[in-house]
Amino acid sequence: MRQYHHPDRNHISLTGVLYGLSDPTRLQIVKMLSTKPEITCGEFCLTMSKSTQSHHFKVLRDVGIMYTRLEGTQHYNSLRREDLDARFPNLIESILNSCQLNSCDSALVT
Amino acid sequence: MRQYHHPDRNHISLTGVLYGLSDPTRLQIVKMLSTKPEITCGEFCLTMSKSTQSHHFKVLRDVGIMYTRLEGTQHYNSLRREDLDARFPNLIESILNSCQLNSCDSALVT
DNA sequence: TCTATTGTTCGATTATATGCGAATAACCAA
DNA sequence: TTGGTTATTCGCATATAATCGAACAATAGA
Repeated sequence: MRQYHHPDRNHISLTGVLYGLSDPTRLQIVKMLSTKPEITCGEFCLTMSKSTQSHHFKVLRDVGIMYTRLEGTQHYNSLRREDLDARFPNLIESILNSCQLNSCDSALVT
Repeated sequence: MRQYHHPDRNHISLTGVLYGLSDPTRLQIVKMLSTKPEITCGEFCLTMSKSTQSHHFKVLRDVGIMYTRLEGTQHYNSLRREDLDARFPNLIESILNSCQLNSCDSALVT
């Protein structure tokens, strides 16, 4: 069984989270994650290669933004909303709001 | 007279701002900027070389976070709080709050 | 005009990041 | 056990970022 490293809540850093969200593709992923409890990797329908998508998923996991649960061949991803809100109150909310207001890049999905 | 490029409010991007703040040094600079109306480059008392400091100042100007006003040999820097708040409501506030809560890197200043 | 101060820009180096195709791993179903 | 699905990891190429010392520019003051 494959295992992922998800950092403990206390080890999520502000600069790490900001870095994670500073890439348009990753911001788009997080935006989608905020609309549903869980999304599998394939359901994001991103336009780039699979390996590049995996790279971005890994970054989001490593900085503590995303949690990935394994079930069969599918990987269910979720936003670590509670952990992020506990550590950085209102941060994710304000970013998602700004994202909505200014319409994020939609050329990244099919 | 030297001139800087400060992007128009409408051209400040969310990913650009997040990128600007994803570096510990730049986050520290912005944290300081939030405490005073203006700060000259030297007053930040950063531990790295002058050229590296200038690089970070340039990044902060380019992404629209910082405004630099020239007066004599001094450069007065300020946080573009109004522009940022207008474009991304509560974003800067929540970042600065998180920064306070989790004590940002203080090895960056003397 | 000479010199000190303030801060930037240049050129180079080193380190990170992004991106892809190919190979791999885990699982399921026939 | 064979093949299909889902997603990651590896190896590599290219692009971007961080850092420094040295040179430069603008100004202020003696």
